[in-house]
Order: sequence, then C-alpha cells, then structure tokens
Amino acid sequence: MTTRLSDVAARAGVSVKTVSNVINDYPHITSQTRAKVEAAIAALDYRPNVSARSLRKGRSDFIALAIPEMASPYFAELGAAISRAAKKRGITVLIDQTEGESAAEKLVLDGMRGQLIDGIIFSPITTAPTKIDSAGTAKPLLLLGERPAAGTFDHVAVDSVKASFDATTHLISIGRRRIAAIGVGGGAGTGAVRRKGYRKALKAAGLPHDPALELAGTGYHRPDGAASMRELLALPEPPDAVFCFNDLLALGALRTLADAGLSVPDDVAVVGFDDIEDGRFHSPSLTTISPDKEWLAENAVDLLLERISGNAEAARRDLSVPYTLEIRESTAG
Amino acid sequence: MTTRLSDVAARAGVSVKTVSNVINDYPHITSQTRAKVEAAIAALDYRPNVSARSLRKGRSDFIALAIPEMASPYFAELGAAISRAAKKRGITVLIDQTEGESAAEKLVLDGMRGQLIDGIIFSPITTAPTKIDSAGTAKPLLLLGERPAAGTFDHVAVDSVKASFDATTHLISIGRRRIAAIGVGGGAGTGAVRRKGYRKALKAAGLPHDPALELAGTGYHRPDGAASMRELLALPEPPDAVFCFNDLLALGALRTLADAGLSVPDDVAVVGFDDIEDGRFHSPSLTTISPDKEWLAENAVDLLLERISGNAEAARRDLSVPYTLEIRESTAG
DNA sequence: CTGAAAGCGCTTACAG
DNA sequence: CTGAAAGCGCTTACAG
Repeated sequence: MTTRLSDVAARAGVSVKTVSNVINDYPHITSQTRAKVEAAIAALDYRPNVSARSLRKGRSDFIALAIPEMASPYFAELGAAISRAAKKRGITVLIDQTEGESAAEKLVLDGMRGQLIDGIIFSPITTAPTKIDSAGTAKPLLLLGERPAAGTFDHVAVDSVKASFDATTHLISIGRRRIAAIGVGGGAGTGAVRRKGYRKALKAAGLPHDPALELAGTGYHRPDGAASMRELLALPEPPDAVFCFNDLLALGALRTLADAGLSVPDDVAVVGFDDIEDGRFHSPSLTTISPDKEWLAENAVDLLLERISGNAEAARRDLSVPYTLEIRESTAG
Repeated sequence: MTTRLSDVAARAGVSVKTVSNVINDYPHITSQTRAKVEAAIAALDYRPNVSARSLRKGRSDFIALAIPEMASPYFAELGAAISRAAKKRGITVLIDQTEGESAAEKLVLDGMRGQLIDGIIFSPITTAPTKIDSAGTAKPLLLLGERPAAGTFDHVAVDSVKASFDATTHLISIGRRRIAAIGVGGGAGTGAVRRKGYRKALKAAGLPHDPALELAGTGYHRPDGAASMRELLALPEPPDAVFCFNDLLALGALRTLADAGLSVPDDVAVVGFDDIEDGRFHSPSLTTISPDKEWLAENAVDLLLERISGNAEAARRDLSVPYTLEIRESTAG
C-alpha cells in the first residue's frame, strides 16, 4: 500500500502530530526532531495525500482559471503567467476552457467542481455583467477583462478606454485622418469599451466619426480581422489606418492588406491590442497596446489569495494593469 | 455549513447509499426514487465533495498534462484539444508547465502531487529517454513526442522521420537543390529524429549532404529561427529552401527573409512542422506538416484512461498520429 | 432495495 | 513537545 503519515511517524519514532508539524512547517520543532522526520520521509519516499489534506482543511491550494480558450495566444500567455505566479505561492492552477459557452460560464459562477478549488479567476465573455454581479458564487471570484466600474467582485484589467484612446491618438499623430476600428461590439464588453476610447480620440482631434468605418465582425480571431479588412477595402473611400481591438484581428487585417498588394504603413497603418509574440515577429511587426501580463498575473493571484484567506468582508478592489504603446513597423515606416 | 450527502438523503427520505447510487449512476434504482433524490439535490443545491470522493475511491478523475510551456502555440493547441477530449470523458486536466527544467520533469516522472491525479500525459524535453524509461513513476504515464521505438511507457506521436522525409521530398519535388535544415539537435530528441528524415530524403534524391546547411540553434522559438536564417544567408552559397523543424522556427526564418528583401518561395522556399494557426494566416502562408491534433488528444486520453482503469499489465502501446503535408504559399508561388 | 458502520489519510483540538 | 481520538464527506462491504 501507499505510505501514510503514521508510517513515517512510526519509523521516525515520533507522533503523527509531529510529522504533520514538520510537513506544514510549524514552529517549535527542534532541529534534531525535524531531521529525524525528514530522514524517515526520504527513506519511505512519502508524499502527503492531497485529497485527505484538503478534505480535512477545507482548502486545497488549487485555484481555477476560467478562460474562453487556451489556444488563443493572449490567453495562452496569460495562463502561463498566472500558472507561474501561482506556483511561486504554492498554488496549482486548473485551467477551464469555457469556449464562450454560457453553460460553462454559468458553472464557473456557480463555484465549480464541488469543493476542490479554493477560488476562481474568471475571464467572462458571453455572460452579461449584471448577471455576473448577482451571482451567488460559492467561492471567491476575481474577474478579468472589461467590466463596468461598479460591481460586486474584485477586478483586474487594463483601462481599455484610455489605452484605446492612446492607440487611436497615435494613428492621428502620424497624420492619419480616416481611421477605422475593427472588433466593435455592444453591451459593456471589449468591443464597446474600446470603441469608446477610439471615438473619444477622434473627437479630441476634431476628426469626423464615420459609422462605415466601425466594423463589428463575429469574433476576435484572424479570420474575422481578415474579413473586416476586406469590407473596409471595398468601401468607396477606404481608411488610411485601422485600430484593431486585438492583435489577432490585426494579424488577419495585415494578411488581407498583403493580399491586396497594399503597403503597411504607407497605404494603411495598423495598430493592435495585447502584444502577443506573434505580432512582434510578423513582417511588418505590429504596433500594439502591451499590457504588463506578469503584473496582471501576480496581482490577480495575490488578490484572490487574500480573499481566500479570510477577509471576505474587505471592500471590493479594482486594479488597473500598467500598459505601454509599443510602436513598431505597422505604424512607423 | 455546506450541504452533505446525508442532508440530501434526509430530505429525500432515503438512505445515503441510495443518494450515492443516484449520483454515481448505478443501476437498480426506480425512476421515482431517482426523481425524489434529484429533487432534493436541486432543492439543496448539493454538489459532491471531490476531495472526499477521491480520498475514498482512490481515484480523482484528474489527469495531468506536463508540457514545456503552454504559451507556445503548438502546446497551447494541444492542451486545448486534450482538455476538450478529457472533459468529454468526465476527466479534468491539470496543466503543468515544466519550462524545460529538469527538476520539474523529475517531479513529473515521480508521479506528481501526492495522490490527487490518476495519471500523466508527459511531453518531455530535457530528460534523457533512458532516464525516462527507468523511472519508477507512481502513476500511469503516457509519453508524447519523439521517443526511441522501444521503451517502457505508452507513447503517442507523429512518425517524425517519415514526416520529415515527406517535407524534404516536397522541397526537392519543386526543384530545390540546396536545402537547409533548422532545428537540428542531438540525442534522440526532435532535432535528431527530424534530421534523420531530412537526410534520408536528400539521399533518396541523390542530393549531396552539406553540413553547413544544418543549423542547430538554441531553441524552437521564432528568434532562434530568425537567427539561424541569418546565418544561412551569410553563407557563400545560401540555400534555395529551408525545412524548419517547427512552425515557430519557420516564422522566424520568414521574418529574416522578409528583412533581407528576399522573395518566398522564389528565392527561398520554406516548410515548417506543427501547423499552428499562425502559419496559416502568415503572408506568405506556411507549408507545413499538419498532425491531427484532435486524433492525438482523443487517443492519448483514451490510452491513459485504459491504463488507469486496471490493465497495468497490458503490453506497451505505440500509436502513430496521422498527418498531412499542407502545401501553401511558402513553397507554391 | 435500506440502514448502520467502517474507513480512505489527513489535521487539529484535547489532555497530559 | 507527545499520544490518543475525533472528524472532514464520501463510498462500500455488511447484514437485513
């Protein structure tokens, strides 16, 4: 059979309590006792049973990360950063792909998977903010991405309005006047918030706002960006710049521009959002909003862990992720 | 407090055994009893405690997927596919990033994390095959990626020698004669196996084998591919084609070629390996070996689950993943 | 089918 | 510091 704590205790000639104390790094243990126990653990190749521990403690040191899809580069990079941050703190991350399904998102809001996980970091996509805020989740929940300013849960995100304002203003500063937006959407999601920043920048510069230049599309992947760009090129008066609401859309748009034989940035300048590795190596390389993903990961995990260990009462917190505008070839010849 | 099984039993007016039977879908339950129990579960919003169940059953329905890095597109796509395949079978996947550290890989070979997971799908990178085969892992282990034909563990992978032969032969068939290889390595890893197929194809076509055209590089990311391509272009007699041992290397190489003002495929044709989404949308789009990732995921999960439920004695199995050569712009003008 | 009970392997008051 | 015991919430023989 598997070795248990009591086997270790027997071999070391101490009580189970003492072994438990050593494993959990409790104080008041003489170094000789500790050495004896550690020798026994090594000799028996003992490892504690996680299920038993979490059943007893009511805490598993597992958290869930619920994201739309892990194969999408931004979420893959984010997941990697969050896993790394959690591991540093002795926590394991379970990644849950919701695939944009509302049933899967509902499960997340429920609290997920019985009692195994201690808390959840959730990047919602289909569920409406009001529904999220009224959820009676069983576990501490931290939200990522665009949210209304007020809400019930802790929240970590880039200030998308400001970042989108910056991105658009950059296009204006290099002399563009017909600036399109790809990825526009309704509600309070990414597509709405980033459009707000885009429109604000046009207004601040005294540029007219042309609804024909705002493209909705069905998703946030390369094919969507490519299709939207084709629509824009078919316009009687095509744009001289495009702000894409994420890098994947921008990479799709660049593909369409290359196919059309247009030069970037001379004919059309392109800006993205996310700073995925892909865009840095693309030819031309992609100008983009670069959120500090390490910062995001560290702070999201810390905030959730604080919430897990007790102060459920503490006031809701809303952190703004630092970002920079990375100017690359797609806007700077 | 949290609702327990016994609360459900009390409310439904049945024994805990019956509730357990309903939850675990055991036979011999009348539909009325089932309905009563399900009503009680719904009314109390009961969900079973995973820790308690796995402590008792000695099985958690969790498996681990240990990969070098989840932010790398190939592994991100693979992880997504494996998560999906596992979810279909009621299994949750824990993703473990080894980051190419041998300590992390050793932990995987140990059996990982106490008793929580039931088995492991492992894509090793630093640990030597002989060391892997001699590992006394505590849990069923399934290996992904290049392995010597013989071994102790179940194995699922593309026949890399054959696929590399096909990729190289394709370059020969479009008239290339100085074909370089990027990503070459020693031992029994990817870099060695794919070189084998590459050399075999040259030999079969009666082409000379020039060691100067075999580039090793330090890793399998875009910057490595870009650097290797720069080396190749600096050669007195640069190549007219490159077979890159993964798509990321190929995308880096394409970037260098674009910077050098060379035309692809006219001046240099490029083939990759993996078929990540990135390469499909790149301009030019990337010709590549496309392994069937869904097939890989489904079969890896099934094989591991079979091993977990009992037949530990069954003969070791070695599955070959179907693949196709996707011919795109980088080799077809 | 049911009911009462043991036990999975821990942690944690409790009495010393 | 130690030792004996209870209990976390399940599942599963066991006797009916």
